This record gives sequence, structure tokens and C-alpha cells, in this order.
Amino acid sequence: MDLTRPTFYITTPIYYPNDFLHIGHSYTTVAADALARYKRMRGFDVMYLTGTDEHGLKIQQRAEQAGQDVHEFLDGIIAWIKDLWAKLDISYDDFIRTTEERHTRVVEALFERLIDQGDIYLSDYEGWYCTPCESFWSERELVDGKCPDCGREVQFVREESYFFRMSKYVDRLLAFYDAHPDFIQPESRKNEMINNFIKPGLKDLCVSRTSFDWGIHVRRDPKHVVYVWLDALTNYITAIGYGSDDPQMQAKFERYWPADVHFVGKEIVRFHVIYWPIILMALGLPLPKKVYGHGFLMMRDGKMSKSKGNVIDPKLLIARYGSDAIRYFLLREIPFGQDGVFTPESLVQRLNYDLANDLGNLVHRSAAMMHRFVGGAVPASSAFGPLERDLAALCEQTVAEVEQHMDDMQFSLALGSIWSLIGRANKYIDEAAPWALNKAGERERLQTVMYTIAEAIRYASVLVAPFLPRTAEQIWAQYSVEPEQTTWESLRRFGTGAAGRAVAQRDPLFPRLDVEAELEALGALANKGRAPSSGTTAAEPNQPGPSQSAPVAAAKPAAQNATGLTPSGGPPEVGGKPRIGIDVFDQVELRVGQVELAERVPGADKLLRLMVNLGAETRQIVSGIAQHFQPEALVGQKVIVVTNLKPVKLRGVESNGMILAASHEGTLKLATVPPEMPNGAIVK
RNA sequence: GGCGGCGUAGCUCAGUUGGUCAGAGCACACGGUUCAUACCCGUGGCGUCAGUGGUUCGAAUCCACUCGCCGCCA
Repeated sequence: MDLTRPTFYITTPIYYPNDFLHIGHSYTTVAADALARYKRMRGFDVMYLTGTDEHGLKIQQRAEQAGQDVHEFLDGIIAWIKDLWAKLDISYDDFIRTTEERHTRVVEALFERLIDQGDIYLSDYEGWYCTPCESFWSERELVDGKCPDCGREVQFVREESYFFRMSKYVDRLLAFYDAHPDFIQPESRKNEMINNFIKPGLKDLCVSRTSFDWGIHVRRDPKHVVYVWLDALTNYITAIGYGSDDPQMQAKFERYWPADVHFVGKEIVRFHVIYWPIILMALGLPLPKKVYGHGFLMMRDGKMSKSKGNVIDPKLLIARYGSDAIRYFLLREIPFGQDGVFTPESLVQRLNYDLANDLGNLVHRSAAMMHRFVGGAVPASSAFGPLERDLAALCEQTVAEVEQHMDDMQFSLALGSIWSLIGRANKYIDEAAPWALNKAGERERLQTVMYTIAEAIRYASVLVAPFLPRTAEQIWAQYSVEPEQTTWESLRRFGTGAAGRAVAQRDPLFPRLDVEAELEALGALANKGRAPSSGTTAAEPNQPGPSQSAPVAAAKPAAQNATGLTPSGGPPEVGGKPRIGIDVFDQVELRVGQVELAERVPGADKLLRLMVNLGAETRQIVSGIAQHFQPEALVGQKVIVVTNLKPVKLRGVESNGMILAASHEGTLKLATVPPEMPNGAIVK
């Protein structure tokens, strides 16, 4: 650690490793990573912490199911998680596991201290327990006296428990909110916290259990296991040396605490802005500066679940597209703080438009011109003209914008600013037209233009580095950018980049993807991975009260009607349309076809993609009949196809025709012809 | 049921304290260009800014109510 630099301590939730992580967890961790990398570039001594919350009944049971010792089970998952973070280029400085001695010993000690102080007291926990759900419910939460989740019988349980006297600190907590209006982000969460939990009277928190064994035992009363939050939240201080005997670790704690920001999913905001500050008050420690509750990453067709077949293993995505592409999508597509929806279409579009077309092509076309026009190296510039000054101003302005957005933790906006610059650079090339200068033999002007392009690319590469670390490195290597020209400070003045640097011609940074092929592949990717089916956060799912929702939650099933191609029924009712002459009808070409391939269009619940053999050709047709037919059942079927319809795109898939079907009161049957009719035969 | 929020172009959304605020990106149409990954650049249409009433010289922007949607809690 460098004592001369200001510190920046950032954390993710510690994830619950009862299963493999999914792309929702990756989202939090990638966001924290981008901020950590940015702060490092800005000269901060960054401490970026992530880790795992390894205690609790669920873990115990999962290990038993797997026939493994708990430690063995955990080590396997933790190795998988660390491998995921490595694949995503997560630059964490420490990874804490709550089963580590540096954590358990301190939690034991502070539990004792809090009892001695009177902040923790022994009492009885009473509630209703649903055995299958492993959930506790209060009297009011029950629905008709039954479990509100599953509707089954619940049992009244009374269990001796330790409680944390939260109520004692409420006034101080409210005063803290007042003094630190930015503590809770986004701000809308603050009202929810105050109105729902504090105003009605903050209840004391149950902090121990006797019903399971896998956890940190209370020293003076070992039948009790420290329950969830006191164990999980304190990772933020134990990891950096709180309560350590080692003077070096103590110094580390003094240096980094309080944390600058805790990134958390919105479902655990409450624990981080109410219980955690109060625990810290009880320990006499300063409070973190900010808690940022970000939104969920959702799937279009609902919550990720194996039964729905929409779970995507982040490692498979990374393997297919690269970590930078996934990082870019997550940070650009979803405004931090809001929910976002992951769809194969949006992923492929972001990668094609933003990465391949804009950034990738800028870097690629510029390198080609360096070779064609100026000998493969960045030339020296002479005086800038208006075009150059304009671009230079935007470059410098973009730096300021990105800094502002990063201060606000608005990653999508920061990337938006950077991409405006990239767009402007592409436009500059068109305006300055180096190829025309080359033809006209205007060497000096050509060199200035090529220098300016290289400098703009250097700006883009440095700005993009916190988000797309690999891409930045690749650009620097390709354009031979010296390390001192890749620093944030090197962006203060446009035109300080060195001339004479060799430029290599490389393959494009990002391949242009074939949309259809990718949608198909992404559909196939779903559910293939060993992705989890339940949420994992710093919360354990079996605590009293409503069970925790997963960071990946259900998107509202949007009303998605296929436009343009309705389930190929006839008119809404007989006589519902005006009469036409044979000449009008004759404009419609109908032919016999045979379905060769049928599959669902990923993300669309009504659409099937069909390949239909029409004799002379095989056509792709998208039809809104998925709710009536299993794809397999259609293969081989003879159908009647409208062959002269204009092509349309449905869910991004081109449909080149329409098949006929009859519908009546919710049922739908294909219009067909006997199998002996050859494909391509005219129907009239 | 309580508290809070939202409803702006086909889609996703920006729009500080009311007066070039009717915008951006994607999609769509047309045109240009050729250095480049059929890429890039330009131009264009589209919106009664959910509805109704009110305050005001003037409201997407303030107030009231209605409808619809969402979040947290119960």
C-alpha cells in the first residue's frame, strides 16, 4: 500500500455459494471492478473486496446432498467462482471467505463484546416455520394461516435466540441519514427504508439460531450459531484487519476503513443501510460513506430457472464473446440502479453496433490508413485546423464527462459519453477524408489528420480501459502507445501523444456477429451451463421473514404480440372484410411447402422459426404458432404458404412468407394438403 | 391496505429550478462515401409529452382528480 495516495475501499456483497453464480452476480462484480479500475487510474490506493458467505443451513444441506464434507463442497464452488472472476478480469484485491479464521475469530470476539455491552441479549424467537420452504413467517405474513410462499401448513416454533438491540440506535441512525444525504443510493430507496422500517419502529434483529450447526458458534453459549447478518456484514471489516492481533493488519484497517462504497443488490439494501450502520455504531466504528443498491438483471421471459430453460452460464457467454464484450453489455445496457433485461437481441446488437461497428472499425480502419498513407506509423502533426480543434475539444470534454459520471457511478452514461467521442472520431475521418488528401498529395495536411486520428483513438482507449481492460491493452499494443501515454493524466491535453509510433495491422478487435446464428446459439446456451437456480447474496434464504429474492428476478411478461404476422388465421369473422374480385385474390401466390425445420425463436413465446421447402427453394418463415405446436411435431408437415408476401423481421428474424392455418375458439390447425402433392405446387 | 415512484416517437429512454424542450440511441426511408468488419457519414417522417380540469402571459415541466403500470412494506 502506498501511504501517499488517498484510499478507495469498495466492496461487493459476499455471495452465497450454495450453487454456481450467474450473470446477475457477475453484474455487481463487474460494476465494482470498473469503478475500482477507474479509481486506480485516478491515483487512488484501491482496496477492492469480494468474497463468499459460507455458513448456514442451505450450505450444510447442499454438501450433504452432494455427499461431500462441507469444506470440500465449498472449496469446489469457491474455485469455480474464482475462476469466473479471473475469466471476467475482476481485479479484486482480496477475496474473503467467512469460514476463514481471520473472520470467524473476530466475529466470535465481537459477539461476546456486544453481549457484554448489552447490545445483544438472550430472548425467545417466536414464529411460524414452513419446513419445506425453510422459512420463518410472522403471524401477519401468513395467508389463511398457511405459508404465503407454498400454501402449506406451518408450525409454530419457539426458539431461544440472541437479539441485537437495534431500537436503541434509531435516533442516531436517522441523524446520520440527515447528515449524509448521499449515503443511500439511489435515493428513492431511502424513503422506503425510513417509511417501512424505521418509522413504524425498528424491531430488534435475531442474530443467533440453535436449529442448525454450520456456522460460527457463540463462545459462551455454543449451542447458538451466529445468524446471517452479524456474520455476513462484518466481512467488510474483518477482511481488512479489524480485530486482528497483527499490527500490520490493524494499520490496514485504519487505513481503509470506512469503506467508500458498498455495492449491493437492491434486495439487501435494507440490511446495509439499517442493520450494518447500527452494528458499526455499537462497535464504535465510523460508518461507510455510501451504499449503492443496484437493480436486477432480468430475463425477458421471467426469472432465470432451469425449468424455464433460460439460465445462462456466464462462463459460456465469456467463452463465446470474450470478457470485455460481456462487461460492456452489462455496464452499457443497464443504467446502474435500475433493473435491466438481458435479451440475446440486445446483447448481439450492442456487440455489433457499439463494439464492432463503432470502436472496432475505428481502430481497424485507422490502422489500415496508417499503412496505406503514412508508412505504418503515426506521423507528426503540423498546426491543427478547425476540425482538429473541434475533435480535440470533444476529447477533453469527454474526459470531464466520464469523470462526472463515474463520480455518480453511472457507468452506462460514462460509456455513452465515450461512444459519442468514438462516433465523432469516425465522423472526423469522413470529414477530413485522408484518402482524398492522399490523392491530392497534401502530405502535411494528411499527416496532421492521421496524427489527430491516432490521438483520438488513444483518448478512447484510455477512457475505455476501466470497462474494457483487454481492449485497451490491445489498442495500446497495436498502436505502440507508451505506458505513460495510457494514464488518465495523459488525457489532460489533446495532442500530447507521441508521433512516430508504429501501428500494426491486426484483425478487428471485435468480430461482427451474424445475428441469426447468435440468437440460435444463445438459445441453445440457455440451461446448458451449470448455472444456479436460486439466488445467492449476502443473505441466507432461510431467515425469519420474507425469503430473499434472487438478484436475477422475473421480468414482467410483456405483452408481446408478433406484429405483421398473426397466427395465420382467416378473417376475424365471415363477412368481416369487403368482397374482392378475382384480380385481387390473384395477386396472392400460394404454394405447397413442407416444413424441414422448426424451432422456437429465442425470447418470443409465440414465434416459431420454420424452414419450409418449396421445391425450387427453401425459405425461412417465422410464424406465430408456438403456443399451438411443438416444433418437432411440425417437421415433415405439408403446409400452404403465401409465397409473395414482403419479407418482415419478427424479433429480429426475417420471415419470408406465411403459412396458413385455421383457428377457432383458441385452437389452431394447419391448412394442409395430402402428402402426395409436391413441394412448390400452386394452390388456388 | 400504507408509503413512494412512473406513464414523452415503433422500441429503450434524456428532458435541472415552468418560457428554441419536443430530444438521443436503436429501428424505418432516402442519399453520400469507399480508408474500413456491407462499415462509415448525411438527410427525413413519426409524437394531442397517459387523460381531464386548474394556476400562469406561457406547462411535458406546478396543483387536483381519473386511468394504467411499478417498487418497498403490510
